[in-house]
Amino acid sequence: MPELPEVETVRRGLQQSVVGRKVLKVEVGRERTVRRTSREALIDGLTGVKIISATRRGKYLLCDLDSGQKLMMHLRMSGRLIIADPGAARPPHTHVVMHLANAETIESELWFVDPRTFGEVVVFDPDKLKTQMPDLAKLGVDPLTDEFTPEILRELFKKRRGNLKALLLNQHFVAGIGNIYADEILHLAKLRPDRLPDRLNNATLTRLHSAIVEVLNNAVAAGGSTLKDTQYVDLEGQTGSFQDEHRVYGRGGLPCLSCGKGRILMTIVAGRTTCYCSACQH
DNA sequence: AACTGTCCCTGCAAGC
DNA sequence: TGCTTGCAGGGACAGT
Repeated sequence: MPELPEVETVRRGLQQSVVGRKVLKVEVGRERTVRRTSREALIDGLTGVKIISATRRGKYLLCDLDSGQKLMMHLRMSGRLIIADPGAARPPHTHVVMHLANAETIESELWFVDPRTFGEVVVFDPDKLKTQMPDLAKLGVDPLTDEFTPEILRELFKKRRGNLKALLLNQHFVAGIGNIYADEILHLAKLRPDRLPDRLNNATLTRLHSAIVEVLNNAVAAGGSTLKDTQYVDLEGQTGSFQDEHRVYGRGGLPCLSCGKGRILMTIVAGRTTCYCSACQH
């Protein structure tokens, strides 16, 4: 399921294959995907418009349009963006299709495919960010920007009461971490997911900060994680390889790859399946 | 204000 | 084999 590294991989694909292209035509299949506005609003907002950038905030993909509006795409649980040849056979659950052109002839199609339909696509007015996109406006710091420092992390911890796993999953706190990377980060930082943040000393806080940056950067470098039960692929249909580097996620009951002493426990923390080492995480 | 639990939806796997 | 059940999970929302 797409978290920051997968979304960043998709963003890089958009940069390559979509930025600079003009949208000549838009098809919206299932209306649920455009539920924030409407089928008409998406078609009106994109038709004849050029895509001039591809950026990311947490798990949100954002494109500047030459109309002055912005395109937001969120993959949520099962969304995929695929670049395809015009007229190519579409997979089931292809809910939005944008026909893209370099000049005046259509040269590719961008498909938004999403079996579980949690994902969404919307064109919005950046001046109305707070009212139209309150979730986006409230996002916390993106951990792959210079803004994200151990000091910021310390400040954020001051006003929080939940456990470390809940905090990492909270998008208002740090944006982009989901269940897989929360577990991997806490394991690398040697911290128990149910531990409370109030008594972390500076060294521990720095360790957690480094683990967040390291795990996410390594996962981006590997093109994200493709799991057995998900169909995450990048824009070109390629799988990621970070799943081969997972040390705790999906390894419940197996020995710890890091300390060799503990076994990986699988429990529920913050309402989510959580894997951590019984020996090396404190 | 900040936290917890429930819901949305589909595909897949396990169990009968 | 073929059904049912449970699980996966990001974020909105309601309730505390």
